Amino acid sequence: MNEETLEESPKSPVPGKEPVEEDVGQSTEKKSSEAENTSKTAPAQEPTATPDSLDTKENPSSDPVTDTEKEIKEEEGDDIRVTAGEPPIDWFEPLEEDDDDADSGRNDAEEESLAGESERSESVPGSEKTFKKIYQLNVPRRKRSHPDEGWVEWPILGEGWKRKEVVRRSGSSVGQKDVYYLGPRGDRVRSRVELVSVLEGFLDLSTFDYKTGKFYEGVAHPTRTRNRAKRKMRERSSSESSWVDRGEGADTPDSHHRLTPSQVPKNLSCNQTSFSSHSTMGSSYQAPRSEERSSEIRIKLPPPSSSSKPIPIPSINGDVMTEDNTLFCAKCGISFIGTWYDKQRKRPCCPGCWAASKTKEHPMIRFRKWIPCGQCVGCHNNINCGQCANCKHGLQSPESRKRICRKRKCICPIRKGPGSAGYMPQTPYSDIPDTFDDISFQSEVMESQHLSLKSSDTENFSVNVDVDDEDDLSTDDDDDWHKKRKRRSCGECKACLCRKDCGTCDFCVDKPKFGGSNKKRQKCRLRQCQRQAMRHLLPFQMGQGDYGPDGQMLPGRPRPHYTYSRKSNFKKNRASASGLDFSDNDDDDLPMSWITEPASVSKHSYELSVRDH
DNA sequence: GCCAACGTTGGC
DNA sequence: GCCAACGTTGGC
Repeated sequence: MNEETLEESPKSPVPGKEPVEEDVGQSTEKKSSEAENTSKTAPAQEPTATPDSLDTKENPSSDPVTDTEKEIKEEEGDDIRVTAGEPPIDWFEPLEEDDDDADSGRNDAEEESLAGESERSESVPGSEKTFKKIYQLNVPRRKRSHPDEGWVEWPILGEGWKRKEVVRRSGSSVGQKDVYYLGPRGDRVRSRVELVSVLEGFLDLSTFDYKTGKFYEGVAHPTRTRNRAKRKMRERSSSESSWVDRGEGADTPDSHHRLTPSQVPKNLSCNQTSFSSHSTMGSSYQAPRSEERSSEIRIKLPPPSSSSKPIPIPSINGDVMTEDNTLFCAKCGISFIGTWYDKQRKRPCCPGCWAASKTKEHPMIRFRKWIPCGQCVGCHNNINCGQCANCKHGLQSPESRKRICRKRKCICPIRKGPGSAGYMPQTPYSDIPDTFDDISFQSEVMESQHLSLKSSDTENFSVNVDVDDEDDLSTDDDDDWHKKRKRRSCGECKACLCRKDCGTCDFCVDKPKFGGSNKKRQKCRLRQCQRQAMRHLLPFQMGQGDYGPDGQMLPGRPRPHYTYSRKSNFKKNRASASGLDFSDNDDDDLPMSWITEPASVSKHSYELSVRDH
């Protein structure tokens, strides 16, 4: 039936030919009334939606049909009741109906709030519950609830094109407007680049303004440049080392809300900021990297006061500081030197409050001291490799802080503090053996990974932030991987190291670059970390349990149990047992379901699979 | 419990 | 700003 309907689309009037506003308005209103009728007359129709039908609906190619369908319905009148033997129109339209129901009568100016509504249903906690309950009366499934909501015909790009604006309702970029386009063949476009690729050969978009959806008249499209220097700052500030002075990247959106940009002078001398900051931080905080001290362009962030003249402030180590690199903690009010900001990087936050807030707000992030275990390969290695970055750095800059050779670095340090046993760092990328066949090393690392990641539940899966006691135990790599979202990748296995998508797995096929609709948004299956990726994301155990046919535990993490809305017994038990205690003790009651052995057999076969690919 | 979907975020 | 993909959710 769907196919039949689909086949009709080419013969049908092309929506794009209609006057845009009129078309949108008509179809919207019509659908609205349809929604009412449908919901009133045949409420039980919705559950008849089958995955197949949904797929068909999801199929990009069905979008034009939707419009066609609307027009047909318009011709037929408002009675949309479904009769036996006819295509269940409900399955086709329910969400659009719902969406449009909500959308009914709205004009373009209201697109934003409309889009916001759909987002709010997901991202605003608290009141959203009520909202959802009401909303769900008409929206049976999220996946059908709003993907097609808010689209406006956009004939400027050609017949059948639609455009949608979405305003972000949460996150650091709240208020930002995103623009999407939907092609007549269902191409969902999220960026100008995608749009260009889709319309390549059909339309010259050199003068097209993606945001406004209009073409310039003889005005060159503004060119963009990337600011690579941003990286360091962002990584630091967004993760553990937010106290590190900001580089050129300070002109990010975040920094704009932070402090008046015009007041942000650059080029503070390295000494001034870095060393005083260091001393101010005290030994319990992660020390800045020497490279950062010496090479980064630092920004003096002005204090909240409007004082224009820097006031000398003695720092702990006796250096004379000026007020212009002194901040006042937005939480406790104390002044401090450096550039610590709160989690959102909007307000100054002293190191103490910063650490405290991290403990409160990021219970999964634990600060531990790093103590070599004395037993692992790294600890037993007494010879500097001379090849790693740390060795090279030491050779190049012997005067600067020395770092231990990466090959000598403990890969399974003991952590100070409660519940520290068994926690290990992940090994930096550069510590990975050059060949994937270095099984002994791999196994050791893998075992350590399994120990460190011994959780079957994402909620129990903590990110360990190691606080070095000794300078020579830290490396840039430690920072690097902490900064990244590493919960799903070890960064070491073949899959992690693979940078090329296979282009054939379902996740690849879903990618816009492979012509997909970007619904799954997952990394290529063959690039999913064999150790830490969710098991269901891995290539060959889709749909399987924890163990393979040989009884070996399969690689990858089991699916986590998110229990925000549906509390599992496990979660309840944990919650009741530990209360709101975010202490490290929860290490002890972590399920061991995926520790066991490194699953060498499965691992090996997995590696073979990846390699073969 | 599994899965598809997608909001969100980090890196570039 | 764009893109990749992570983390979480709702629906089944």
